Amino acid sequence: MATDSTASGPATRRGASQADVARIAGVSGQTVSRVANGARYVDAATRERVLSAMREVGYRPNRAARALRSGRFQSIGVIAFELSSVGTTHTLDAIAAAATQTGYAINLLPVLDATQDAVRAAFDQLGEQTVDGIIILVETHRLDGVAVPEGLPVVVVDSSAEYDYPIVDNDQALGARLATEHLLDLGHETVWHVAGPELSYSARRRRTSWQKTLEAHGRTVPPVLPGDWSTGAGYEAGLRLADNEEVTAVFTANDQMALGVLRALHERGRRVPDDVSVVGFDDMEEAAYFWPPLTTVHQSFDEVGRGAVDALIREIQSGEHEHQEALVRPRLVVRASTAPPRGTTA
Amino acid sequence: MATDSTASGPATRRGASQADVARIAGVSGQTVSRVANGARYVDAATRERVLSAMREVGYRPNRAARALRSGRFQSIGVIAFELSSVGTTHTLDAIAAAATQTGYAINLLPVLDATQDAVRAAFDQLGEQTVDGIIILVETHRLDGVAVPEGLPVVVVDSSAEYDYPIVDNDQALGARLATEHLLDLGHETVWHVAGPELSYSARRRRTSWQKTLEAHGRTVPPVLPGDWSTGAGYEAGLRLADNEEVTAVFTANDQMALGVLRALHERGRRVPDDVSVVGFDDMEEAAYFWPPLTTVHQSFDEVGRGAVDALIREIQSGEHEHQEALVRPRLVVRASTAPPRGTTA
DNA sequence: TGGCGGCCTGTTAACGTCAACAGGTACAGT
DNA sequence: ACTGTACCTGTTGACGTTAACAGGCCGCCA
Repeated sequence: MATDSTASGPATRRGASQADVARIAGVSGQTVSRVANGARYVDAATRERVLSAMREVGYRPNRAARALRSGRFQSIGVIAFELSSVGTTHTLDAIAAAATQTGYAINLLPVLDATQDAVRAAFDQLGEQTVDGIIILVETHRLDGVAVPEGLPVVVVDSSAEYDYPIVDNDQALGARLATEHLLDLGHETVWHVAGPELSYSARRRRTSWQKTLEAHGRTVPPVLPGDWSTGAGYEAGLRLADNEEVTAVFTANDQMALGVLRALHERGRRVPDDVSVVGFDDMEEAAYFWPPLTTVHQSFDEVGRGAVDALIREIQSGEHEHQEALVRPRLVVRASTAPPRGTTA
Repeated sequence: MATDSTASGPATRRGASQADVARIAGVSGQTVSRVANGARYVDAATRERVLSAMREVGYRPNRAARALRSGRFQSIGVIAFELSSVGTTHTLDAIAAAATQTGYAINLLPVLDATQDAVRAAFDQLGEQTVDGIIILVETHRLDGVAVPEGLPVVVVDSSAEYDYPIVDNDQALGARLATEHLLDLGHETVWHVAGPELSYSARRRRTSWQKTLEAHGRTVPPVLPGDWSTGAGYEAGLRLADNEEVTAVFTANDQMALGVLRALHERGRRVPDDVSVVGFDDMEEAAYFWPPLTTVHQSFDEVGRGAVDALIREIQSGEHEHQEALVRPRLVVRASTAPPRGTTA
């Protein structure tokens, strides 16, 4: 920041301004503005003249000036942590696409570490003064206690019921139920579960839904194997499962951990799906090429991303604070990692 | 855009302005500006007064106004396509981190489809008027013919020599050489290659480097198996390799395709690494848990991201157009998917 | 002693846009 | 003929910031 400008003046090549267009079209700047913003009450001929002048000089409204004047930025902030996770990435992709199509820019606010200070800093630095609204792509437990600027529209992508913002997410509970019931339907006595991190709401939802499904079917609920989304954690859990002869069916809270489970089972000589069936969650691109191809729960991150943008823009434009939950239905993709337990005639 | 605003006026709650701070501190607005921008020649006592006034009212400079006045945005545009690919994601993550730490915001400009019109549209909509410089994360062949606004600093993350911009990237050629030589060192006669898409520069570099390495060692160069980065393509290639008894060593242009190759080899009953050795490229998180754990080339996307941001900011601040290539050295990570060919005493 | 350069601060005028207001004209309804 | 309403356009000023300039003070050197 300690730049004592050698570069002087508003040096940057500036494009044509409203005034330039106005001069060429022989109208006032205000009329150019009206055309640019599609206001009512502009004579068709005038509009044509203005448009052609715009084209002539390659006019594009100056976003900074517009923002300064109107307080609107046509920009959405996305707070994200760990871009590298499968879900976050795909959702961000969809958000970016949807926003762009609606004429909004995307401002990425990365949260460098998980501390709340970091989140606050992200806000402080760019938040309020730059965006019209915010999509929170961070698991919300990380945000506990962080004040989102009052009055700024916010949409959360995380199925936590504990926030007063609109929520868009995949229906974690439904997904977990589909996975669990699939295994039960195949004839397995019960289903073991490798869970996501304790603090993650989505992990929690998957776990409780798995548990409830088992209970609803009158099955015993085996102890949960803890995990943290990582392939390594899946591997650890897999080793423990492999050594337990009773285990015939496993539901893993995401695909990456499922990969670890598969590897552990291979290592221990337990065949999939002959000895053990495995179901994942996410349907990442590679899942179809795991060994064996993974039966998993497909989440439509696209829909979630688009939904989040839509909800946010609605709120920005209406100025009204909604609090609704939009859950996107996942679907089960059956591949080769699941089968009836041994000694069953399917 | 055809919003005829029911929402009226600069409604948005605005924070404290420079003028507010100035009033409290008993100085002129200009002095506040000087403090905010770390200019020289501010008396220590005055600076302290201003800073405390800033804290008192929670002042944060209005970025829009600053941009309007100075033509600088403190913001970097990142043009990206296919966020979901391993490399792009990690690099974007690193870019975002580096930019944030330097006080720059990140403007994501997603390219929805691969057409050049889409890229142009991304620019037109938000590009020039919003950012001080651009990092191109798209494989540049997609950009052929698209005019990047003259005078806007640009850094390309793609090892193509055909552009006149600074380039930061992993050293693809070195990586491919490491992979190939590793297999030769193990005693394999030659190495087969599953390539990335024809149009991708990085894929091309990996391929030619593989070829040159073989030639340098006086080995025959087997025909290239075409691929497109996807696990599916790797699987197809893997099936063909599996049927060829001569194949004992494969270098795959990325890990995802390597996964497909592994699966094909398993299916055909060819054991890895006993019958066939496989090396990947990327070192994605899951690679260590493939079956068997994948020997691969580790790329430091972190370093690339940080390097790109540094180079861009240098150019923004100096105003000078550099054209240098910064290559980050990858390293080989040896795991369990490679071994000496059968009938060798290693 | 005068002059010069380094330090510190304030005043002024824009940057490009749009909301608010202030006209207008044209036409329908009374 | 008068009023009201829909349509169309222009003028003014302000959003919050900083570049350019102007001016002051102080100490040092010739």
